[in-house]
Amino acid sequence: MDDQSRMLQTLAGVNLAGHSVQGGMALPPPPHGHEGADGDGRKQDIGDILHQIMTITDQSLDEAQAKKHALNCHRMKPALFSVLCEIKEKTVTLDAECAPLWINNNRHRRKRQTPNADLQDANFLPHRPFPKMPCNSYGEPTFKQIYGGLSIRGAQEEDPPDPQLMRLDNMLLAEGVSGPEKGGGSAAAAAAAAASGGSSDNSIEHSDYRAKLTQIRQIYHTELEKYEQACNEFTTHVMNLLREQSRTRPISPKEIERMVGIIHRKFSSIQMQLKQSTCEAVMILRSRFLDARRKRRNFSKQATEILNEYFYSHLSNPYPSEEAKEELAKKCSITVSQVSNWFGNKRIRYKKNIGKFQEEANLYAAKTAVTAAHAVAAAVQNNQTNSPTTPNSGSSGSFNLPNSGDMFMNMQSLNGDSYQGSQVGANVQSQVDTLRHVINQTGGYSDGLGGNSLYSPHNLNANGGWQDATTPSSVTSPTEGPGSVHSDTSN
DNA sequence: ATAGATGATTTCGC
DNA sequence: GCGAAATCATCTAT
Repeated sequence: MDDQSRMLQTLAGVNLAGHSVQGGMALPPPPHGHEGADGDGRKQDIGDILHQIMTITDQSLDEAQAKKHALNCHRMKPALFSVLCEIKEKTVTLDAECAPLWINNNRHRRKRQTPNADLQDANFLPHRPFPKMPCNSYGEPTFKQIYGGLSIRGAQEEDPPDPQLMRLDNMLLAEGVSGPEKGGGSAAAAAAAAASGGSSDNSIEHSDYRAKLTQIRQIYHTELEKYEQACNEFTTHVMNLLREQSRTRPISPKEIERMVGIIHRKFSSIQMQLKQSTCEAVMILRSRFLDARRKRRNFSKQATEILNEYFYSHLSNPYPSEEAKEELAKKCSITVSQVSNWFGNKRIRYKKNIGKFQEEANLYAAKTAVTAAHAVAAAVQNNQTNSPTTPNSGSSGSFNLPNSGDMFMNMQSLNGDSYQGSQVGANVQSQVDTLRHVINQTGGYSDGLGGNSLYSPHNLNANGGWQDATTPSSVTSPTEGPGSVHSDTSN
């Protein structure tokens, strides 16, 4: 027998004056049953009412509603109600060990309480065991018990702002999903456009991106609105149920407030899921439209040449300084970070397979050597006719004077392989020799990129890393000038 | 269609 | 914060 029955049983065992009737053990007989010979009509009346209450949960909704209405209108109802309240007051003193059974019974009963069935059946709220029988000032823990599954987590204290929720909110705001409409676009899209160079060929895709983002935004707001509406409706529904229940049992305003709080929290968690999904959608959209990797374009041939020229002419220390990077970026019409990426990739790939890059190295060495030779020729001429200390400023428009020593190294002993001097190599070497001569004469050299490099041999150490470029190779740089200076000293 | 090239990103150590 | 290394994703030549 469930607790309601038990309670009513207790009620049945107590007359209005509070005296025990029938030892409080059994329900009075059904109305059609046998009334005692004393035939107390009032007693029969009470028994009748109690029986109706007892059986009400076993009846269909319509039947029960009709009977409930009849009971509510019954003349004995106020008196019985006050007795019920009295008994409930007394249940405050129930010892703790009664609680589990009582709670369980309550939860069992809840399933049979049709008006509240939706709360349970919707599986809407998480189930959580109660550590102890909770009782309010009315001594009636029914709320938690009736809605046994209702979590009361955080009911007492205000929840601190959820950091995850804050992150989601911030992101949605940053992406222009949750904030005010920004003309269909988002700051993020604009930023991404700017980052990718803002080239015109991106504009179509960006408008596409904006369109999709607007779609997401619309869906998000529609769903949010739906949730809010559902929350309000549900709250109203529950309030109505409580109001109805308050006619048969005492319900404190605090309880109602708590109930509303629980509902709102639950809807908030659903909203959080919506926000999470929206964020995921935006991330996917971003990666699809704005991820630089997806929009990769090879650098122009000219840009690659410029970068390669620098790389092979600084093979001993291919780490351009910040200034050099900026200059390179400018010349190649790419960003500084792209220059950094390029050098990073180049270094690692070169190191991994030097043999493969041999040919390329030779090619650029030759190319640069020719340029250098011209520069040297001009320098020599300058040297003869003008001030001997004036460094050559170069005239090729590329790098003023490449570090030809690297080229020399490249020809001679790349990766320890003896390079069987091609015609190009021989030419380069002679040019380098000339260069060295000039450099020694002029007492220094500064390339236009701030990469001040005297002859500095490239040294891939045993670990595959570039050794300190300022350390000259004893084998390959017999004429190394003193005071070799690198702008790349950060490395 | 495929393999290799290449620019970008991520992870890790310093 | 920078660079090495690994990896991803795309481009390009075949």
